[in-house]
Amino acid sequence: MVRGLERGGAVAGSARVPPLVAQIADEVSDDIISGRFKPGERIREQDLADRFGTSRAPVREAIRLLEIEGLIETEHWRGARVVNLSVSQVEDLFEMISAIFGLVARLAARHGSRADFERFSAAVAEMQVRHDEGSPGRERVRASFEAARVLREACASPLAGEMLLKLSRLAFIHHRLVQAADDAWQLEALEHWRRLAGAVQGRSDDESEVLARRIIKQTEIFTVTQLRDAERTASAQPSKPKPRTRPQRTAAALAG
Amino acid sequence: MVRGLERGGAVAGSARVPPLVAQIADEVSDDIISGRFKPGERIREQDLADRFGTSRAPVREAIRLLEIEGLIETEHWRGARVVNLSVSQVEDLFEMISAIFGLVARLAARHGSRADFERFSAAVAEMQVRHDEGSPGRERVRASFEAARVLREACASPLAGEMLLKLSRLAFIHHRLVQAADDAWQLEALEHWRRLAGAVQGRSDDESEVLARRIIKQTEIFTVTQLRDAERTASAQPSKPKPRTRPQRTAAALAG
DNA sequence: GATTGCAATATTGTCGACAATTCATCGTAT
DNA sequence: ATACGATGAATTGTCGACAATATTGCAATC
Repeated sequence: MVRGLERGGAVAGSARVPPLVAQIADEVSDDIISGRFKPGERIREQDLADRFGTSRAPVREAIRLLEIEGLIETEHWRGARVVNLSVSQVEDLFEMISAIFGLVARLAARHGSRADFERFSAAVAEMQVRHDEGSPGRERVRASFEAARVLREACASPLAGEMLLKLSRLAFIHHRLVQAADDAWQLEALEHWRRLAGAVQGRSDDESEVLARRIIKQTEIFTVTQLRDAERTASAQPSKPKPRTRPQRTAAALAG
Repeated sequence: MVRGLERGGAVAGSARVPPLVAQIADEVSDDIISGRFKPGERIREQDLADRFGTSRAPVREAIRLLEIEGLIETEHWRGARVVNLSVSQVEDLFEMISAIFGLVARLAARHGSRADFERFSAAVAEMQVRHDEGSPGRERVRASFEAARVLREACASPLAGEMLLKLSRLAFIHHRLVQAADDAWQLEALEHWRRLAGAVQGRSDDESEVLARRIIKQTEIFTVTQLRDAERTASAQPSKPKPRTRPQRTAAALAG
């Protein structure tokens, strides 16, 4: 299971919520992030209520929480679905992530403590080890998440950190980086992270921002390429003549 | 009434919601933004249910929506409150707004159409007229909101636009810019906006970002100064010996 | 007199049932 | 055969009542 890739309780920690609601939200959140619920997939209240042995009331609360997280979107009398971004929306999303991750790196370089720098270097070193060992993709992704987490904490901006995490999750569910990233790609990423660690440690904020944005850019190119490929193969061989998925949601509401 | 300062239906437009829930969310949203509900004030479900003549169910949904908007935060078995940021949290918030508004200005300079530029110049001109006429503060703020709205639309990034609007609302409820901004302050702001219009129209994206961030910085200084003053006078003459407001929420959850 | 434990109250959390609405299907008319 | 409208099934929205929990006030104790 990929459970725990990004701290089991993604929701429970943010605002104290009733145990039932927290459990439902956490498990469904894991289902979405780990890909068991796919983008665009419909989520029925009664199904979740049956699965957790509760009434629909706490399920509805949990769905609202996941909407806050940005993982789900609901529509009037049409129910909830896992967010499903178009390619241009994903590009928009990455532009945003780039700006915020750049800010986080800049702030970390400016405000980070010696201990923060050491933890960050250790996290990057861990990424290197995972790569050299040939660890499974899941482990390597977990290591990179840990590095990002350290950076978020070092930047001393809870708001920027939370937003970055939220948007990163949103981007994460739209690619299969875990399975599909080849060795050359990962070596390039490692090089970026190493240089970022150096820049942050040297307190050069401009350089940190540039390097951070470069990491995001690399991931964006990977993701968009993958999405375009998937789109092409999907349209070339339409398995279902009647497309169950509707036209493409406007989803300007995903800003939450 | 300040109602309509920022487009009556702040919530209803984002995602289609049931009419009852939309009405409740919109009205409460107006109450918060216009200051009838003050930061930190508690919001009881039954009160709202009585006020709108419904049961508590739609009220709960509305509260979740407002939590998505970031105007309200709830705690386990403790209910909902209007967000109440500390000074350092407000500073954090402005850092974020600065980054995003800078991005929006940059994107607007890059992607804006001729028509966008004209609407933006017109909006800035309207600000000037409002100032020269000595219009009430409400009208002048409305004009500046309009200018910001045009810029958000011109940047062609729905995500950045939505986030900026959300964070701006959050900042707005923490100052009394409408009443307290003096003439010198407004002249300086006007100058910034004018120069920003020129930069955007000239498609100089770097300059646009710098000028946009300068506008935010000016507002940040105003807001923080005002908050610090209020804090000092409040602690100097504590009207209530038993402070009803609790220690200061952690509110890392306001990232939503 | 201050503090701690307990009880009463207020408020939110959860439940099951019913109403409102949408979507899919089927029948009918053109 | 196709287009249009009614009908029924599936799903979400709303309701009122009850359960669980936090807060408040009081009393007993140190």
